[in-house]
Amino acid sequence: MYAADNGLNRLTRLAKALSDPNRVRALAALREGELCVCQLIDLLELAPSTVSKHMAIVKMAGLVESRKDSRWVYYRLAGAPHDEAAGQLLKGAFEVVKYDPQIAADNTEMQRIRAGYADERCSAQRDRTASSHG
Amino acid sequence: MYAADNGLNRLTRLAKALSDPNRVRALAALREGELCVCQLIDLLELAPSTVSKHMAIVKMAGLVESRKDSRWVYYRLAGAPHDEAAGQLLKGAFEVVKYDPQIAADNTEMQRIRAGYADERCSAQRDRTASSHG
DNA sequence: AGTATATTTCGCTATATGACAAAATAACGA
DNA sequence: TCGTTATTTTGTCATATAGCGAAATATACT
Repeated sequence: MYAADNGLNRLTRLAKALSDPNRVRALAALREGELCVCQLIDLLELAPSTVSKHMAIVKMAGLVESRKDSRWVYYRLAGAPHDEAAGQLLKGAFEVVKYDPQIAADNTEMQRIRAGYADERCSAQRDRTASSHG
Repeated sequence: MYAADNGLNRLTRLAKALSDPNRVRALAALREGELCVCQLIDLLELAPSTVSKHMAIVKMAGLVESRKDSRWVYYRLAGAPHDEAAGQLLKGAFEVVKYDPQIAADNTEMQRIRAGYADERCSAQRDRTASSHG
């Protein structure tokens, strides 16, 4: 696993992962369940390459895991068994942003994105019959 | 107070504060009680200006408070009443570094620094009779 | 095979960060 | 008042980071 070394290095990696608002927005969105990169692109409105790098950073920090389903890569929050301390840290982070208006807006927006609103990018939303997507 | 605004901004400031190992070392040392800047300089072995800036960053994040006693500026961890969420975050951070060898070494070293070992810089350690210093 | 879609890697630019030394402040002591 | 000590501010440098677009990869569909 990525998260094995020295406590200080690990904390540094975790804190850096949490020190960018767009990464925190992505993590917050993942609380409702896994998302593919294209959905996160829709939410954050950043270039695909940028989102990809952000997700690589939170993954290296051990905060998320990913799986690949055909064309899509799905990210989800890392499971509890992984690391108690990191879980506590993340919980504290979510607590801090609990009432943040951007996070609230993202929540609403994510519902639309998950529902698969028509005429948007990330055609995965509507092209797949009724699969696990979303 | 510094810590009043938007949750995402606040979290970003907190996470950045925790994303440098030297700042975390300083915060960990402060768990045992307040320290003046010169003591932190002895511990971290960084230039005074560097330590000063580090402490300004953790103060802006709301993690520490300071008081000035004549020539010296003492920093301490911010009191509990300030912010439940930030406290939880910091607690998680300390949990992550619980078994870090550098933090353990710092603990030992801090005992010596607090005791006021002879022939070191930060003369405050020994010049003052038996004052609150340390 | 060839096209389209999803994601990542690479190359680049602008800005942020951490380090130091030197200068500026603040406060004490002779 | 002058010199000393503690701290902060300022200027500078090297490196890290976040962003994008273009190119590379991976997979599906025709």
